[in-house]
Amino acid sequence: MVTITIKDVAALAGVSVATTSRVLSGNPATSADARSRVQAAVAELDYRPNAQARALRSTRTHAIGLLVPDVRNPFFADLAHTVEQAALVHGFVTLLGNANERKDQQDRYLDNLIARRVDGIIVAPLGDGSGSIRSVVGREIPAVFIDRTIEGIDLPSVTTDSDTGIREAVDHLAALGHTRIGYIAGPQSTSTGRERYASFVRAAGDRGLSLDPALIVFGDFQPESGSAAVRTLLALNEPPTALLVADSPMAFGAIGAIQKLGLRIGTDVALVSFDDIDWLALLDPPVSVIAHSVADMGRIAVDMLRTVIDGGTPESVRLPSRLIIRGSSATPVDPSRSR
Amino acid sequence: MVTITIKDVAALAGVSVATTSRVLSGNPATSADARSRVQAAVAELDYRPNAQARALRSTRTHAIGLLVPDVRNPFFADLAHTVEQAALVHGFVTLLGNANERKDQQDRYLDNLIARRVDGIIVAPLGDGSGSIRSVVGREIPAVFIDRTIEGIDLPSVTTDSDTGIREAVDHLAALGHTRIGYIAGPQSTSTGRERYASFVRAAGDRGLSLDPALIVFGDFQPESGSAAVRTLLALNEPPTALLVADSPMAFGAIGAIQKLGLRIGTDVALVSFDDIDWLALLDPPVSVIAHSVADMGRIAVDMLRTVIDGGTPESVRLPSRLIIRGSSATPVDPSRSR
DNA sequence: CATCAGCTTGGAAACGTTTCCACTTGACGC
DNA sequence: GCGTCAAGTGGAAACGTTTCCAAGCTGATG
Repeated sequence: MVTITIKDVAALAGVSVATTSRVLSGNPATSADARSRVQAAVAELDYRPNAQARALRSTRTHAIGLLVPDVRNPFFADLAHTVEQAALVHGFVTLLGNANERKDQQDRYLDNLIARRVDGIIVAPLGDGSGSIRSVVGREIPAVFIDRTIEGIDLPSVTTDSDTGIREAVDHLAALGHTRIGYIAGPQSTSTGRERYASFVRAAGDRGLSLDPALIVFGDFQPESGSAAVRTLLALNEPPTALLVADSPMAFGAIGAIQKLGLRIGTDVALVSFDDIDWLALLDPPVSVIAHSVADMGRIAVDMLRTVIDGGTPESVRLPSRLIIRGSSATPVDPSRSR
Repeated sequence: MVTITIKDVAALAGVSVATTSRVLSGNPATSADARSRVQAAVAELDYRPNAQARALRSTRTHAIGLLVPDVRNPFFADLAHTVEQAALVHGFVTLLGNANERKDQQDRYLDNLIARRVDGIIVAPLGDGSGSIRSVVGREIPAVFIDRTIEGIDLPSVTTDSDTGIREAVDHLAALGHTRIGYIAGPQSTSTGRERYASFVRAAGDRGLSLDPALIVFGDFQPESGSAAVRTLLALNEPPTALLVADSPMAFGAIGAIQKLGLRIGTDVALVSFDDIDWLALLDPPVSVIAHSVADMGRIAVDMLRTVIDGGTPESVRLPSRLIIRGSSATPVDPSRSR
């Protein structure tokens, strides 16, 4: 592995290392002559500055870390994409880490991002405020929360207000005659899991719908838990006539399980899912969803992080969510089946 | 941003910087006493070694770069996940880059990975052998191709043999009575786009099916091009009775377009897609796919890269593909409609 | 003609590690 | 009791940059 350093470039260009460095980093105190000779040498040697050495000296890496709980969840894949594109515009490269919905892996990546001295971190966290997230705060490393937060950790955040969307969904289902709505909740170890759960309970209570605890099943945001929840819920003596699912991977599992039971969403059981994932609209019938804007979320997170990096303290942002009605929740409850 | 260095740790532990370094990097030439005192100091100060400085000196970063063309394509999201998990097992952290199917962004990320001096690079490349990929090879940076390759760039690779799966699909469709199969091809600037196209032409020719050039439309592996292709193909005077699609995002677009035309896959037009993406099985009817193993591909790529890093020269691997028949291609051609 | 400002330049220190080398210490075999 | 050896240690060089500082040069100014 051949190594070309700034010294080689300087020698070939016939100038000092200092001048070469100035040319490379765009320092204006350079002559046109020096600039052109250095650039020629760089091209000839295919020289690439060593980012480690550069960062070591200048304490700036031009990199940000993005830590998501699960890249395979299309919501987070989208988020990764928008964050990355937004960061690129501002000259930051994104190091994407995948916590795999596991606290130990999250800590491992956080440690790594700290060790790499990234300029800032955007994290959709899981777990409580223990572990490496505490080190991030302790070192005053610029960081923002995205999508999720951690109670007791005071960082700026951009999140979704689940209340509006979930209330719309509950009202909509109630208007169709549903009185027993099953709720497939996310893990209560995540802020989104807790919030959406609270929103649902509040909305259902306000509407006077059944709050039978058997109607609420807790999953882990992964497909298999969605399937299991459906099997549990539809086996009840008084099964729900509608389902609300807290994220799209669980909705995926839920829909698969419903099909396997020989039932049809929309007609046999209404279904609404959180997250407007594109393929949900392709199903037959298309699935009603509670949508929130991934694009805004990514862009805002990057802007907020840049503010923190520059020494500011941005306000946290809460984005709205709203119901999109499709075929999976368009049919009024069949009175012969209700009760 | 408080900075704690190894000197602080050494001072607190009452040993030299050299000894501290040895303890931290697990060098056996240390006394139990030194080890425990250093560890106590590390814990007390919440010290994290500076990865830049460490890498600068030791020329090992324990990081690998993974460059995919599009994280939002579930196939690559899965791939990212498996590569990352496999790398983690061997102590490597993965820096994930997203080329966004654009050569300039691919080059930008490659430059960045080179500059960061990652220990190795796994890349699903696009474009020809120009640009930064040449620098990677020129510097003899350990690298392997995954999924795709570039002609003229001699790197070990793990790819899918599209021939078997596509031949099975064509045979299967022909057996159902289809004589005019439409093919929605990937971009010819990618090796997978070219290969799958060639496999299709060969298989269709061998089976004596129509090779009408109008039946082949070239897309760009993105959903919109799949929709556009469907609109073109189904507007032909003699439209195809079956469609074969070269990747799942285009299949997504294609299916949406078919629905919008008021047609049903399976009955009105048969459809088979490359890539076994989970939600394709949830559609009604479920979509037949040509599957290949993402898990194997990721694991093998990491193993191959490790071999290269250790100075070896692994053999390239070609994984098989195979047809999975589902409802979207289960109905024989209606003789009243054919011709 | 001396002085000065402004531009450009090079030497050298610094960033935080790892690792080479030399040194001390105590145990061991003879 | 002496030489030999292994284990543990610390000082200092090195990794490849950036940046501070001092200094050289040019042309203009008084």
